[in-house]
This record gives sequence, structure tokens and C-alpha cells, in this order.
Amino acid sequence: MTNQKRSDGTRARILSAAVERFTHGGYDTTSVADICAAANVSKGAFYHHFPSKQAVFIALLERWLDELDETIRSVAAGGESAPVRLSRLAGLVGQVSELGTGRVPMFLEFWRQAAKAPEVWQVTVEPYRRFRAAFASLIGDGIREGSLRAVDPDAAALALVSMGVGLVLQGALDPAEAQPADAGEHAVALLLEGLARGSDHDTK
Amino acid sequence: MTNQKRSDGTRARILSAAVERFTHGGYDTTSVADICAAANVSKGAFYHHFPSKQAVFIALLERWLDELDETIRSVAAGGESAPVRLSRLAGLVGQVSELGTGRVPMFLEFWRQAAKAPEVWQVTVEPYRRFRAAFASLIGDGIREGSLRAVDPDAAALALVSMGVGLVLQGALDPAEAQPADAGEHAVALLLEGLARGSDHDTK
DNA sequence: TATTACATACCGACCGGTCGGTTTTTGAAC
DNA sequence: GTTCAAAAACCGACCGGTCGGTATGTAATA
Repeated sequence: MTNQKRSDGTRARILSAAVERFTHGGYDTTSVADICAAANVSKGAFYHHFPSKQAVFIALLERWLDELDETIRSVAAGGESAPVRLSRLAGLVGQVSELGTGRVPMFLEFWRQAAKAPEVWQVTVEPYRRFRAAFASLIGDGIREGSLRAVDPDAAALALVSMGVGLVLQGALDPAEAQPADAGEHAVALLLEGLARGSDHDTK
Repeated sequence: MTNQKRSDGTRARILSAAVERFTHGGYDTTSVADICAAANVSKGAFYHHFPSKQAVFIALLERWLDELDETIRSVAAGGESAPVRLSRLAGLVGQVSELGTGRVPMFLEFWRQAAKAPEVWQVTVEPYRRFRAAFASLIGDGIREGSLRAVDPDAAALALVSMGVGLVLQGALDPAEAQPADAGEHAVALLLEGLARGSDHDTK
């Protein structure tokens, strides 16, 4: 095996072990030794690949941000009409609230660290700004097309993203009570109803 | 001064110092010594009043829960019609998202700890269940009165509380971008629009 | 005097990070 | 293809310091 491949493999094992341990116990509680043990790697190898514990954390954050970016781009593009793309992006929120449950503790860690470390803050805030911007842009399109009421796009985008965040969080915290089937899509649908011009229940 | 009063004062000082330190630095990062220093109290006094660090944390949580209970009861009661009470309770969400910003780090701590310690989990989940229940009850009233569309009360309540949680969180994380004036009320209004029967924008 | 309230010194465990040394890989000379 | 030295990857013992909690004592109240 080439050295490069070995090195990359070790690095990858450290990262995936880190996300597993951080998810399980939080940033402060998880020790570097924990991560090393879970990754079958020595402490020396750890500090050979990363300058500090926080560096690993930030690397994870940036990796997640890249994924998110990709997802938004692929969903928000496409040539269809604004409302279609909007509800597709909104539907993504519902999916995330179900699929992403296991990752929520990690998001909580991101938020918590963001309040303390400025460099983490900037990276953490970014995805939400992008989400809101993507929604606002779509809503603006919808308004110009005449398919949505003339609301403030930014406020509506904030409302949508807020509901997404809240759904994910409550679903993770209290799956039994706050995460019935289709809860996400149902809730989002209620909000889109408030946005629609001449809502469909009286035009159909 | 009586012994009782002195004891109560010390206890109160520990609690308020704890909430200040936990808010500032998080649960794990804040040491018992930190709290003692901020409260001008010795470690002996600390462990005389509380059996452990976690016990202080839970005491804070329960205190907050009591306040919340009081608030919900006073707002959700009152003799007016359901929609009035509903929007008043919803308006509270908007207020919380502005006033409660400084407390958000503490809520994050609650959620984080809830994922690990079962006894914390139960206490943490409770307020959201009560919030949802209060909303669902009001929405049910509104539907029976005919002032709201016949949606699923539980789903609508989940949507409302989710938006509240999301607004609070984003407002705290990114005040500059995610917390324009009236953002909370504006966002909630959009959602209530989706709930209203024969919304005013197409009857006017 | 008995009990409650508080103070201080201290313990063992643990943690992030370092460091000297060892193994593995690499690339170039032969 | 073999050799070999330098570089990269890796190892694990160790260090200074911190932390939650305890043990033991003193001062104030009842």
C-alpha cells in the first residue's frame, strides 16, 4: 500500500471516529484518547494529522457544509416553476427531520461551540444563511410569477428555515411525541398554505 | 440574621452564579470552582447545598420549567375567543425570540445534557410537550368555533412550536441576519395565515 | 451542647498536548 | 532490482494542570 493511501485511510478513520464519539458524548466530554481508541490509532498519529482537537471538529463542520452546499444546489436548481422547486426544497426539510435524527447531537455541538469560538461561529452560521438565501430567492421568483402572495421573501424564508430547525430538534429530542409520520411535510405544508396566493383549497 | 435566611441566600447566590457561568461557558467547561468564585461561596458551602454539579443544573431546569408553566397558564387562559388567545400565545413566541436571546446558550445546554442523562431528558422534554398541548388545545377550540380550517391540531401545534424554537435559535446564533425587527411575529403570522379559514387576502 | 452552615486542604482520575524514538515508505543512485 | 538515506507516518510514555468530589475542621445559630 502506498504511503499516501495509508495516510489518507488513517485520517479518514480519525474523522469518522471523531464524529461518532462527538455525537455520542459531546465535544468536551470526548477525549482525544477516546477518538484514538475508536479509530485504532495512536495519539501520535492523531497529532500528526491534526494540530489540535478543535481542528478535527472544524474539519468535520466544513465537510458537512460541503455536503449541504451540494444538496441545496442540486435541489434548488432545475428548470421547473418556482413553487415546484420551493416545495421540493421544503420537502427536504421534512426528510432531514426524519433521516437526520442521529446527527442532531452533532449539530447541537456545532451551535454550542459557535457561541464560544469565532472561527467555528462563522462556519456554523454559513449554512443557515445559505438556506435562507436559497428559500428567499425561490420565494421571490414565485411572487414575480404570481403564484405566491406578495410577502417579504426574507421573512418567509426565515419562517421556513426556522420551522425546519425546530422540527429537526424536537423530532430528535422527543421522537415519540414530536415525530409522527409525515409530521415534517404536514407542518411545512401548513406554512406554504399561508404563502400561496388564493390557496388551493378554494381554487380547486 | 437567622440561619434559615443565610442559608437561603447562599443557595440563591449559587443558583444565579451557576446560570451565569453555564450560560457563559457551557456545562462541561464550567467548573464547580468557577461557580463558587462567582457566587462568593466556598466549595464546602456548594456541596452543603447541592449533592453534585448536575443537581444544580437540574434545579435550574426545574425553576425555568415552573416559570414557563406559569406563563402558559396566564396567557392561554382568559375568556376571549380561541383565535385571540392563540395569536396572543403565538406572539409570546416572537417575544421570547427577542428577549430570550441571552438565555439560548443555556437551552442548548439543556438539550445537550438531555441526550445523555435520562433524568435531565424527562425534565427537558416536558415544556415542549406542554407548549404543544396548549397550542393544540387552542387550535382545537378554533376549529370547533369555525374560525380555523379543519387541520390536525397536533400537527399545527408542532409546526408552531417548531417555528418558535427555530426562530429563537437562529436569532441567537445570527442576530444580525436572522433577527430583523418583528421577524418573530411576522413569521408566526404567515403560519397563522395558513391556518385561518378563508384567509383575508382572498375575501377582501 | 448539638446542629447547621460554611471553609480549606487535599485526593485520585483524567485530559490535551508533547516528545523522543521506531517503523514504513519513497525516490534516487547504482 | 537492490541499496540506502531521508522523510513521512506512527507509537506510547509522559507532563503540567484541571476537575469533581471528599475529609476534616471551625464558626455561628438554636
